[in-house]
Amino acid sequence: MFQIDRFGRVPIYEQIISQTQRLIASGVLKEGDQLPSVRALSQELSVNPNTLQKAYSELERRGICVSAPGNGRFVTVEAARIVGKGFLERLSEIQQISEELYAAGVPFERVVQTIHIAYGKEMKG
Amino acid sequence: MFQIDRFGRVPIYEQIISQTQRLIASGVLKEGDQLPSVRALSQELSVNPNTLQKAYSELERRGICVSAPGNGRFVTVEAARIVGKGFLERLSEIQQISEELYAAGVPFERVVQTIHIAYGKEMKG
DNA sequence: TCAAGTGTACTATAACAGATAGTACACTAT
DNA sequence: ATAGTGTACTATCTGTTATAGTACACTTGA
Repeated sequence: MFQIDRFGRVPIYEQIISQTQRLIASGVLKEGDQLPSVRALSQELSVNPNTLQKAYSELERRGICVSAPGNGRFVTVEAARIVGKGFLERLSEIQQISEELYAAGVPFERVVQTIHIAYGKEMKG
Repeated sequence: MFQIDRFGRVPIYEQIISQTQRLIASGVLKEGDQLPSVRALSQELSVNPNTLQKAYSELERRGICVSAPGNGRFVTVEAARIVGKGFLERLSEIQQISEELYAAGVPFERVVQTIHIAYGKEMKG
């Protein structure tokens, strides 16, 4: 369910956060679903439980999941809505990169083509 | 000429690297231009000379600039070509983010609009 | 010639974030 | 009761980044 990159610059706990959010955004995880326990996931990923606790605490702080001590940790009702709001930040990332490509002389159509591919559409021509 | 963010995750020396490349990609720095000396730039930015040396060494390793000991450090002839090749990586970044936005239900047109803005074009409608 | 400015090399240290190890306790379902 | 949850805490290890300080070689130009 989760895939960890131990060599990149992004810390493990942030990878857990963003991957969880992505699973919710894409509908794989829905409201009421139980998240893997810190102990189980720590074994599966060979990661320290504290690291996962850190990730889950942050997700909880954001209102994306809630803990039921002794029971488990579950996706909230508002999770999808909250995660959805993050798209504005990602759009600004795209804008920033596009500005650099523009400055470097990469044609407009070349960038749009990339979006087409991501959205699984065919290019005309 | 350079702008340093001391709080982000990206180390200073990498900021110098990418900003130098951006200046070359956008044509501000051209073949034969002299780069600021490690000492001068270290004063201007309040950064340790070693940090800048590290950045410049990497730029040199990439063939983007060359050092003339006792004289200075200059942009190479191939710099623009080498830097230009980096656009493929940035396009794949855009593609990756777009795939997430697609999964999250953000409409295609919304992403393309962002590219329009970056390229300084007006949206039809 | 010599001073000033360039690049280069090296060691040592400080500072910080990330991750781990280990332990302990409270809660809940069965 | 037992096993599985979450939670809290301290201590430690590690790697990266950045700094400090010093020394040396080279080139330019007054």
